[in-house]
Amino acid sequence: MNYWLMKSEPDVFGIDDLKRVKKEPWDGVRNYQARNFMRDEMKKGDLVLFYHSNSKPAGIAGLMEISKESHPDHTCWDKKSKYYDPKSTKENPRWFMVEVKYKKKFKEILSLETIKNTKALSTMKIVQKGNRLSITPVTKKEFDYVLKLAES
DNA sequence: GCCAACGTTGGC
DNA sequence: GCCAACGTTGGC
Repeated sequence: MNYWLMKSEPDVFGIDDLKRVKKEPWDGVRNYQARNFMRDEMKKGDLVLFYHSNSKPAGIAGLMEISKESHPDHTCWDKKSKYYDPKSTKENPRWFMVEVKYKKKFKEILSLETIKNTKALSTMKIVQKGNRLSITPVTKKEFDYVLKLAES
């Protein structure tokens, strides 16, 4: 089992939205590294930290689970979508997505500031300089510590 | 809204 | 394959 962190802007789609709809396809990822994680490494049942970016405060807002493994992201074939990509064909899809399922909303956001100030979490990709990747792997150690902090 | 730090594109 | 120009991300 693997652990992950996925970013989203709560103004667009946040933990409360996920709680309401229960399940959501994680479409619109247009970065090759992030795509590869979804396509090649994410397995059903993997647990995912839901990170709110561009918000106050920015930080980890809750927990979700991979409910469906990777399949082509259909929004790249939709000319009206802002994620439309003419170079992606049905025969050779370029972009993939997974589906996530709501698990839990933390009582309080575990803020980026707290994460930065927590030594045990200093290895997280999210606090490393220059990492803007919207999907990053998380170690079990980091994951357990995040849950512990969020529950306390 | 600013801007640093990236990633992507495309001409050569 | 290089790299300038451009676009995006995301904290502040």
